[in-house]
Amino acid sequence: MLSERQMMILRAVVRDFTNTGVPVGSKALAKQLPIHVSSATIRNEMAALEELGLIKKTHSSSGRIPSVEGYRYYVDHLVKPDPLRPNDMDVIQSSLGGDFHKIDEIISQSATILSNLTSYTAFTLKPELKDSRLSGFRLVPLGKRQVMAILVTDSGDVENQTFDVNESVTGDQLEAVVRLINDQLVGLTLPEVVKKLQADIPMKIANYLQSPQGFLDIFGDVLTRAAQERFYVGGRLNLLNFSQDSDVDSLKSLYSLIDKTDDIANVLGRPDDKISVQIGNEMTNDALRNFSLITATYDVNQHGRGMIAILGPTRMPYSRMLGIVGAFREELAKKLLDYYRFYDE
Amino acid sequence: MLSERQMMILRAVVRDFTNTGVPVGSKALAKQLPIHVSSATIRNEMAALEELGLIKKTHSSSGRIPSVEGYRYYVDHLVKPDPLRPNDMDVIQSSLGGDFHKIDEIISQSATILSNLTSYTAFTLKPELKDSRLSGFRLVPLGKRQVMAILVTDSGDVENQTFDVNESVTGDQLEAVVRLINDQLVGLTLPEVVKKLQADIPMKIANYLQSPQGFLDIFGDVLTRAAQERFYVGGRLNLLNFSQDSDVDSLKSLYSLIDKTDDIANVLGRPDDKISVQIGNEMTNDALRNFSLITATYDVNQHGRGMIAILGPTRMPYSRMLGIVGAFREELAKKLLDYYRFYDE
DNA sequence: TTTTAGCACTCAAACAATACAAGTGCTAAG
DNA sequence: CTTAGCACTTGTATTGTTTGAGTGCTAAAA
Repeated sequence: MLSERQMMILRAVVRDFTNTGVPVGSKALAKQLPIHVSSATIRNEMAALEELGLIKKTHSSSGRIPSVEGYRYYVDHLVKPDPLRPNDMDVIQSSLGGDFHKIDEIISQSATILSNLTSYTAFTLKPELKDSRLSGFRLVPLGKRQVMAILVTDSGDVENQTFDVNESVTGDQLEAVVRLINDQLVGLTLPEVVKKLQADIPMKIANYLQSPQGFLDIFGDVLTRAAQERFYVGGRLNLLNFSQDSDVDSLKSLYSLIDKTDDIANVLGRPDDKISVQIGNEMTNDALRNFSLITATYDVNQHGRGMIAILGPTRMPYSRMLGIVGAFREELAKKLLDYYRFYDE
Repeated sequence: MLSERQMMILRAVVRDFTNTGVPVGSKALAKQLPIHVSSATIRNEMAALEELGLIKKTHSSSGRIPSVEGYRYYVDHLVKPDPLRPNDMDVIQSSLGGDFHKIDEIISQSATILSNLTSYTAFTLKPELKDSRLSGFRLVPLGKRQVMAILVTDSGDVENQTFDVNESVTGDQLEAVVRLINDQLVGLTLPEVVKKLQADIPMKIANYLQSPQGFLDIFGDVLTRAAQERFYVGGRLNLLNFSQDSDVDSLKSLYSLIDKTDDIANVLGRPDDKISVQIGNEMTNDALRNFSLITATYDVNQHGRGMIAILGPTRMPYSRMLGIVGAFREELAKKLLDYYRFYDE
């Protein structure tokens, strides 16, 4: 259990260090703190905090910087989200103010806004209806040899893909295939569809197409794309700002990470009401060692819940970031509710 | 006009420097060259080459490196494309060997292959039928409130977009709009379509929809996407390898550049039979100062011509790269001809 | 018991001095 | 025209020095 004064010092160390990036020493603290004590006293307290593992030195005679545990304590007990700057609120409202014709535009735009506000990298995920089901499948002939496959789920996700077919395939055959899919698979959850697709569907399709494999590839492809949650990413390039000592390899693995849907889903975790902060190596992924991730859900009632997140250096101004994330999730939820209200009835 | 010996020296300087990255001095050259002359002689020749602006020193007593003009001379007169390594040919053939269901897959895969072979960044552009025309437009209702707009051009490009509509819009209205578009716009070139879209179409559509703006936005959006050439990019991350002194700003502008279709189209230029090399500041764009770009067209007869390109450091092994690009464009053309042959009749 | 002044000590960063290696241009002789 | 020889230039690496910020510890003051 920390004393009041220790808390005050820890808070000041984190604040100072996240602002300046320079290890903070006892004298600077003594000058800055509201209480009047000498630097020697501060030193004693800092030694105690170091003993507890909350702060550490970069070398034997340097000032202190927070350890991961120190950030953790700060985030859990000491920080208070900053109120949003008026200007930031203007940015949010004007960027979300326009007319949108699809959910995805709003969500994708949100990632951009968040990255602009923070100058970090932002992720957004649209509201998810869990266990979404296949609600429709179409094959639309587009020309002599092109066909578009469209798959719709009951959560409103649409995936499509065009492909070329041999002219020997007739419209009747295509229709038969569509009918088969719709009869057999509509209403099932996507994992169930995948299962059936590996089991009895191929044989049935073989009745209508000589070489069903090509078609099955396409359908499977569209299906897996639909089954994946898709994150939007904003401010990718901002990661470059924090590549300390220009370590190309870790940058590369970082970028590979954020472009792999599965991996990033893993890191972000599941929706959960709180705003949560993961710091440095609290995330198992090694590429994220020097980063922190703030995730939050937003709630659009019966339309489900989505997520937003920002990824920045461990040394980020948490109070400001928490303020931004907190405010943004509310604005986004409002916007989406407006949107649904307009299109739903 | 250079003497034989000067050419030999220039060639050796470029070879050596592109291999090692170290400025090359007279002694090293004397040892390496097939003729037997002393380093002093080489020095005299190098002084002459420097006088001509083909090579330069990094500081007053350093070895020489090629200037942009030196690379230019080398590329124009001295280089001979390396024959492809057997292993590289295997990579190409196996990567292009699979079954593809659309042109874009082949082209996109090509960018990946090229970037793997070279460990640089690669661009590919599919064969273009110039002046492509609008050949069809569809609106496909997907559910209660979702509609997909699909636009097809006679060059086989397909663009689509889903959007949400208010339920007050009826299927009849949509059909009327589709008929209008197809009657008035099909057969025109895309620029003509754009023009008409700004002129008389909005009024006509207003007969069927109360608020045509939303629809016009969507259509316009899909249209401009279709009108743009779309490049595929492979090996984006490889750019990180050449960010000398980790200059974050120039990296950022580089990445912004390659993600802007218009800009990159500008840099790559127009199709042209030769394999062409642009070196360093021969490209007007400042972000490319330390890069070279090798572009080539490939030709698929009546199906038009496309482009491939690789972007790497000015200091790249040109002979090997020219070999790869030359071989790859042939393999790609073959693959595409096969593809068209299969799907065309 | 807590706080504080004082002091010796540590370390990174900046700077200067030095030596070294690689390379150059120039001159004079072959 | 070529070459050996030599004085000269410059980047790099190494080493030592100084400076300043910061620390821990001790002993006295509160």
